Amino acid sequence: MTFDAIDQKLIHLLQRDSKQTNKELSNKLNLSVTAVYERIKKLENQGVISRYVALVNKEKVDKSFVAFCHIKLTQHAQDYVVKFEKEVTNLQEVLECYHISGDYDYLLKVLVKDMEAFREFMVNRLTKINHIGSTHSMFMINEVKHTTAITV
Amino acid sequence: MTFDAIDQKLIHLLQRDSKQTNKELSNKLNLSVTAVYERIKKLENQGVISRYVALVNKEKVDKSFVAFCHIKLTQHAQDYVVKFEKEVTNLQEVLECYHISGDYDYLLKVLVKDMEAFREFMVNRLTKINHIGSTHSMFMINEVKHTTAITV
DNA sequence: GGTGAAATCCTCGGGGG
DNA sequence: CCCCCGAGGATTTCACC
Repeated sequence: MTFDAIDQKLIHLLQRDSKQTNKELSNKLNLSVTAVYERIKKLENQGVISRYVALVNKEKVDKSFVAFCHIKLTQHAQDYVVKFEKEVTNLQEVLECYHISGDYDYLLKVLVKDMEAFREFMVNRLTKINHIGSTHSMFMINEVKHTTAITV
Repeated sequence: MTFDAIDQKLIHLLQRDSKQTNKELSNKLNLSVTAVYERIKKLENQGVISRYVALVNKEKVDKSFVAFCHIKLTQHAQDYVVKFEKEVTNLQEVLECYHISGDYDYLLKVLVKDMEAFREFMVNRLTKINHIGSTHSMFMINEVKHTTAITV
């Protein structure tokens, strides 16, 4: 899959603001509205653009506490791993979960209201999942950068 | 700031698919198109919905390697910190950067093509920044969960 | 890749509970 | 305050060049 300079710029623009009209995009790209339309449809059909979403300001919905949890499983049999991953996926507080290399098996990004809510999450939700060996949590002090945009 | 059941469902829907028409949303919410329109505008004006973006499939743009880098600074004087944060923000490979508690100062999420590109990034880009003491990298083996949607 | 037109949608004034 | 209707103007979408 290959992208010319126009596609790259189009992807760049849509990753920053997907609400622009094709007309606005056509001006920025020096193309006709239809050409923009067809390029976007192509990117969507190719799966390059997977979806369009609204981003919510977490502070405005009273979710200001971010924690990163390292997790090590006690056992690594296939069915334990599958079960753990399924249950973690079902936790709404867990925004991201990665199987990673290193001393721990998983890295989770957890979003809750405050420290008290995090304590509650750890005690009543996360550690209710079986086969969790050890955990190690770090708290976010400040979000320096957070983008969903990939440079192509 | 408070959200009724309709707002919550609306936020939920827009975080999953922001390309739905107000008509589609009005059906799902049992409201008129205008009511949906006004609720969305209110959420935008309040800053609850901060923006609309297109999400790109990283594999499709040949960026399949994700690494998490812990970084410790050698010094923590205000101007060193500010400078580090500024330079890290300017690195396109760094999608996320958090100032965190614990043994390290920062946690970075880095996206590149492959291990070789990551090595290149570490040697020629990241460690070119001054005042970096130690780093510790973990590689993503599998992305179990990754959502931009917050439950309100 | 462009043009033009139909279908659809966004947007807002006006009005009701 | 929140909702609905209706209409004008903008936008998306597609057949055709």
